[in-house]
Amino acid sequence: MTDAQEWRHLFALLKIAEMGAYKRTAKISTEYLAEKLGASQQTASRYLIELEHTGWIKRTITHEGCLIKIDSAGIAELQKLYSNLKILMEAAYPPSVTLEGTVFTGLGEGAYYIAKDHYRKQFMEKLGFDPYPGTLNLKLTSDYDIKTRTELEAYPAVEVEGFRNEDRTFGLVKCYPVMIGNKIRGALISALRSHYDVSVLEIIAPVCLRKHLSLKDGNKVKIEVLTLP
Amino acid sequence: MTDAQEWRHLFALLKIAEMGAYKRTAKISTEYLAEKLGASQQTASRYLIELEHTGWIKRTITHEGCLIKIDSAGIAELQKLYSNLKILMEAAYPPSVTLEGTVFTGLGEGAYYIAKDHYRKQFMEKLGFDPYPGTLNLKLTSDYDIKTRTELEAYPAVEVEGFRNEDRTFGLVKCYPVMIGNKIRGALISALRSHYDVSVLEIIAPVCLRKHLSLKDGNKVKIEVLTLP
DNA sequence: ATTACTACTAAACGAGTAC
DNA sequence: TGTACTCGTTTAGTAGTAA
Repeated sequence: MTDAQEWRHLFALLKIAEMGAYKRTAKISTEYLAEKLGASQQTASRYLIELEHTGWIKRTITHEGCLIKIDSAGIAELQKLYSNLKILMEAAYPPSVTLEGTVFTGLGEGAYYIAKDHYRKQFMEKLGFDPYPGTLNLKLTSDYDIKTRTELEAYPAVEVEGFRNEDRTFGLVKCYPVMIGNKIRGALISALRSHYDVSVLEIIAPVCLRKHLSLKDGNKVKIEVLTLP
Repeated sequence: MTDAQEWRHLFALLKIAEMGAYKRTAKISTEYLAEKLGASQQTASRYLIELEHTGWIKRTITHEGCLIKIDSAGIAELQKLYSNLKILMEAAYPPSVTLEGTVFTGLGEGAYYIAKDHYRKQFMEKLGFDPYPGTLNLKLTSDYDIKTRTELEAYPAVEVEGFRNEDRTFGLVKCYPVMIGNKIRGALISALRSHYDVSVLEIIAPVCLRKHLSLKDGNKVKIEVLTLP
């Protein structure tokens, strides 16, 4: 995690880069940098010393200013910042969405569907895990969570195809990869013709979530829905 | 100029954006933001208040956290940061390069060449100004300036074609748009078969630079070479 | 011209706590 | 649970100045 200390340095580094020290050497006096930074000459001088110390820049002091070049570590920092921003600006959807719901006991139908081989095979192929034969049911309570869940419907999802056997038709199931309680990877599943309403989440995972997270009816659980790349 | 104060806010804004408040509403508690920021809950709270005050975010406080959405002003800030970085990361050459040289009196040949109609027409077309019939000669002194000028040769330039008349051949001239003394736009010209060496710059501009900048031999002049888009 | 030290001032931070 | 206030502490910033 980038801490507060590093922010100022990253800012200074960016300004230095804009002054031409990115991938080449630039002559930058502390006075000039100070002006660009909106700070004093002394502060600019300190920044350069600190940046040199952290290894983000290489510096040669001459009688008429500093020759500065951003070092590979500094370039890496700027690229990290850039790629973080790029993901944000160019992604159609936010990188993840958090929902919170209350555990409740459903009708046990989930287990029935998940156990169907045709579905199960696809879960293994497309989600990468063999689901525990049961779903964790979560009831969304706040308007915020319900609104967010509704927005989720428009997101790209892993689609598990439906099928029919001798008895009936099984519909398409949309799956959204999730992190449950910041620990376990699973999926939010959403059958197009669900018996539940939009305020209910059904979660599957490779393990029994109730046991692994020691959950009982009424407990609150946070799930982080990961959007697809 | 983004000042130091704004910089912290910009980082907080970036973190908030990464938490999902970019182009949608996210539920972010001050505690959670504090963790991502590497700061205390109190500081995170203050940041949110300040960001709301500057109009970068919209905030609704609920009993279980804040609902936060980055406002158009905040989005604009992030986009500005992104485009600055994008220019840096994706440009083959730095946006500008500064050189410093000492004024000296040349042989007056510059005037002779510039006045040639074939060249002059092209200057007007390609550089957008009718050059004063004379060049300002600058002698580079430091190794840094000479090295930089050498690197410049590899940069894309405006090319002014050569020609021949009844008497002789006039060669190709490469022009680099420059700002002279932070005031006047002109061009650094570089004839492929120059009589001068790499430590000499010849500058043209729409006006007589010696007069406009009150320059005399021995004065130091800074020129900023602008790279082409 | 520069850089950068020391001594001081200003501001950001966070612990405690009210709500 | 949450947010956000006060206030003492810590940290960043600047002026003056030496080299």
